[in-house]
Amino acid sequence: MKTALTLEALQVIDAIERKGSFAAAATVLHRVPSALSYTVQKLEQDLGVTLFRKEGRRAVLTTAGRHLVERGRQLLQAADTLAADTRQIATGWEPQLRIAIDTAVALGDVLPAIAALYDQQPAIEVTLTTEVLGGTWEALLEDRVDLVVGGIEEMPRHKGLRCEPWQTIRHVFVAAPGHPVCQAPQPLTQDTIKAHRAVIIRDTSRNNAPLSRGILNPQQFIEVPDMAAKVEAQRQGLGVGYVPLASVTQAITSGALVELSVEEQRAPETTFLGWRSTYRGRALSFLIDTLRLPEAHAG
Amino acid sequence: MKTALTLEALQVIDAIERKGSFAAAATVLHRVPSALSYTVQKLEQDLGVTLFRKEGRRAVLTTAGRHLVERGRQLLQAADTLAADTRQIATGWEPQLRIAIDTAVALGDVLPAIAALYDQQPAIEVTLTTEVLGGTWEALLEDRVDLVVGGIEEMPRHKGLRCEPWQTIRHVFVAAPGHPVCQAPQPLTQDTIKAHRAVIIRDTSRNNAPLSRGILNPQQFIEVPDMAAKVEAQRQGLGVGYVPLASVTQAITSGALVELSVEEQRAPETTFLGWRSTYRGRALSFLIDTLRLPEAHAG
DNA sequence: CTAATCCTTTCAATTATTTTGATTAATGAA
DNA sequence: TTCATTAATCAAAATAATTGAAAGGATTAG
Repeated sequence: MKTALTLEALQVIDAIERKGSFAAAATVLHRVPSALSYTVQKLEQDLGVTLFRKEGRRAVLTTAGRHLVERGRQLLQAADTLAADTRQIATGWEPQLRIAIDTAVALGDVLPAIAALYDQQPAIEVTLTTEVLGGTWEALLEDRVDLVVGGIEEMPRHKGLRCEPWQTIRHVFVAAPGHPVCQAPQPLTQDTIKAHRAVIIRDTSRNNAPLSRGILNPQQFIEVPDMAAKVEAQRQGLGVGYVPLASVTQAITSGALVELSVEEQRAPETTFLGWRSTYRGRALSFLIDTLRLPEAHAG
Repeated sequence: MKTALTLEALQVIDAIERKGSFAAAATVLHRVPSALSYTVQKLEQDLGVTLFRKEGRRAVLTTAGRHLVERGRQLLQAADTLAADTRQIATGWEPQLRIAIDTAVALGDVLPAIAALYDQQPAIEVTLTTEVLGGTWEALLEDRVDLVVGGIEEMPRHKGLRCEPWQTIRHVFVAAPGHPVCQAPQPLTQDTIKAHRAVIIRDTSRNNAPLSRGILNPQQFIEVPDMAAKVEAQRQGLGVGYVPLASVTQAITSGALVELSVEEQRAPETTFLGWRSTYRGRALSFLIDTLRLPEAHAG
């Protein structure tokens, strides 16, 4: 499988197409027309395809030639990007960083760190995704992301992965003010809670066994895709459940939701940062360091 | 913007990575180790990046080098594909063909032609999409497809596009057997029809003014995405409307839908084939010829 | 510990490829 | 017709790639 193509030949036919003639292309490429003629003939021979036919005194692309030029430009573009990315990696800064944020994390706790990263390295491409429960770790295991922010529970043991505690999240039990559970005597017992429909977040992970999250089974429930949907569902009285305090402080002060005390207080939950230990670029290191420091580690 | 990369250098580092050493790679490449050493050093110099560092007596990729190899393989793959596609185009057969089929067309009328094409040219990649009303022509105009099958109404005049009549479709007015419209005296008048909710297909085209399709405005309607959904909606009694006879013959014989006669019979509709006249490859020509001939031009 | 083996690199000589510049032939414009 | 412009051709010159021998480390076997 030898590749007849060369990037240099693609550049040549690209220039010819853009400038409209061998002569003009030779000028911009700082070469002499016969050199281009040579390159094109060699390419045509290697490929076994006629790329230009003479029409009057100028050469014009054949259908195959046009296809080669158009796709070839994408190839050249990709080659340039690859070269640039490689150079950037050599400086220690990765060209892009993929981050999975657990839906329980307040985005406002993460964005300042990313802003600081942009200050350091404006060219870096950051991709954020939000995941639920096991979804963050799964994304890391499958190498779909480089960093997990706010992963719940200790990460699955796996060599090549590292994690460390990050924030502590306090969960509160809330319901809409008109919801029948508000009539029950507080602190609520487990039995009282189980008598009402729960709003739970559907685990985005598919392969790993879903983490059953504080919901005892016989309870009725409605599944929603993320934390914002859960809060909204509870506001509308569709169900009840625990949510991170930070995600509902406004709703509580405005009266849209009320916090209810419960008998068995749910323990504050530790969330984690996780990444691959095999290679840590400067952007990843910077982001981890930034996330470690300034947070008040909101309870 | 000169590209320091060459595909040949990418092949060299790929072979080194796969075989684990310069010496082994040299063997498979039918060259001498020092030649590879030379190529790699030139690449490192052009790129300004160290790709290999010596570890013991063998050379091992740096982080940047690993990135270059991994992405480089995709580039090599793309280059090979491009070369192969170019060669295939030179034979007159395009490497792939994109076809938009109007949702009113019975797929069974089109698939035999595609099967025949596969017989001729097994390597060709065929992509089918179904579109609604203006959607087929829009896809052709925007160069998202190479062939429109069953486009409704004359194609928008546009230079570089060609179309010709294909099938004639007879539409019948149907409703679920329990639907109130079945109690009305036949043939149905326009006023009777307008008194019931219509099921209409949402136009997939965005830019062009949507074709208003036989629905006089004050009528209630429900919009559905395609013909299959329309038939299903009418089966379930959600509404009434005209559908191509071919799409409901089974439903009528089984009694799931009943055909109702109407006062102003809807004229049989001509559907069209459309393509770009600028370049017609052999696969496209073959398919057009095949579609032209064998159909009974179902009414 | 020593010798043998494997590996990569270096270097000068050789070989292959690419570029050049002059020339030709063909085309279209004045 | 004449002039300017274009691409193709060709031999010579310039450049680049390949080779093989030799050197220098680093494991491995004995």
